[in-house]
Amino acid sequence: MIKVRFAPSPTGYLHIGGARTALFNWMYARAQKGIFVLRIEDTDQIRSKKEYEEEILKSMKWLGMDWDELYYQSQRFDIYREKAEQLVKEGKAYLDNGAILLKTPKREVKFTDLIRGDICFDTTNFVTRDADGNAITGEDGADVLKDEVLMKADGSPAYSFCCVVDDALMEISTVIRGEDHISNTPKQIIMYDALGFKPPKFAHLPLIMGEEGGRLSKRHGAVAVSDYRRQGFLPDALVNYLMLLGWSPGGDQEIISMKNALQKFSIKKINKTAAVFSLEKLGWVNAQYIKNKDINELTDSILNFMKEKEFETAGVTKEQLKEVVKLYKSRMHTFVEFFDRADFIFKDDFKFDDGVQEQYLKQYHVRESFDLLAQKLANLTTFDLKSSEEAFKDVVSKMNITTSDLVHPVRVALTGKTVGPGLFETMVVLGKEKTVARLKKHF
RNA sequence: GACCCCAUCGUCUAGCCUGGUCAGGACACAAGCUUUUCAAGCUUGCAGCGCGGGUUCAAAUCCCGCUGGGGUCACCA
Repeated sequence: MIKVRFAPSPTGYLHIGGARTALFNWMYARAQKGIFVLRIEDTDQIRSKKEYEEEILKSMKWLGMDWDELYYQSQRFDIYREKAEQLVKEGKAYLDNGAILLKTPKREVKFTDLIRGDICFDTTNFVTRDADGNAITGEDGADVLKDEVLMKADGSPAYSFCCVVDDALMEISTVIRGEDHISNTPKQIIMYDALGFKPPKFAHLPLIMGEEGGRLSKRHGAVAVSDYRRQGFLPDALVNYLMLLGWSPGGDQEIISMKNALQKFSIKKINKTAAVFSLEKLGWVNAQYIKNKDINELTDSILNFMKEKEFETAGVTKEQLKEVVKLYKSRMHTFVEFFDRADFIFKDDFKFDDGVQEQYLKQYHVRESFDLLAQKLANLTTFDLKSSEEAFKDVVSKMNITTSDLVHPVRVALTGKTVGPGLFETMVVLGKEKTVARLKKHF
């Protein structure tokens, strides 16, 4: 039976890298009909915050990951202490200034990584140090492993040790974690040996890096899953993009449903190479999901998003919003971008882009043609695509100007922008009253 | 610095295990079609096996070295 775990520390929000680690664990469990454990590593009483823990659970759920078991290390301190004391009794560990340290043997530690193959650490260069930290034996700087802290002087257990005890007791079959833990692995294997446990299988995922190199971090921009939620990314899209970082379903497929991905997922196919996180490509993936999403579901998602962000809806109904969304479905990468581009729908005091008023609304024919158009539109009994276009064409021929001459100024007057969906669609969605009112402001 | 990991277009990748297809796809970029603008869509283009040695009839693929990148070296997790 496959059993995996994701073990975040609630000392910060769930970030992109952690989310991908969680995702691969979760996918492996679900694909293999195994068990997915969520373990909160809150041993650092000072830095751990309830707020972070809640955010992590919330982000996990938002991304669509559920868990079969949930543990908190802060509730298991007795277990770690008992195990540590057992090692002292057996002479495998010793007390030092109130802490318990493990005697690390000088030997070679080998393990087989499911992604990378055999990895070997040689601890024979082990260095013993005196109280001042000076090397007594071995060459300074050459120590691979030193005696590891099991229990700290303050009585709390150390990370590596909890991790080993828990993974063993919880019978985790496969530890899937970031590559940054490779060098933790030999000392943990030594702990398994000391405790008399059989080590699990290990799979070390490649790291996710920022555009300028180095591990992805805040300086590269948004890293918290919740940031992406707030920017209006769809969870399915984020998950799809994340799984593409270091894994490929093979062939030419990139947009893939979870159901399909689960069928194709295997640890063997995970890459060894670190991948650079590309916001641009994530945006494209998100746009694909938005474009392909059912209009009603998409409208609901956006409505939900508005509620969460406490956006001013300006009395726009769901049906009206749906019509707006239709126009922008293929024109947005994120929901935030949608509200940016369609702001003129939600408020009358929308901003004009720089210089567009001077460029388009000062043209010689604008006063007269706007006046004429406003009158014609106001007189329409049915205000739809066809009737508004007819009225528009009428004005164009009466004024002896081109369609283009009038389209652009009108769009600017209505939306404040030179770009956007078709003009007549825009007018219809905006409604007769507002369309006419906005034209009137300019003559 | 020591130890460990990694190396295909600018980026994500397929191909590597089981040597022999013009090294395939996607993002981005450029051009064109479409068009009232912008997107979307379609077509086309640009661009890559880090370097040097081997092994072999044949190397992106196997081996070694170099270089480069990354990670770890806490009584943080």
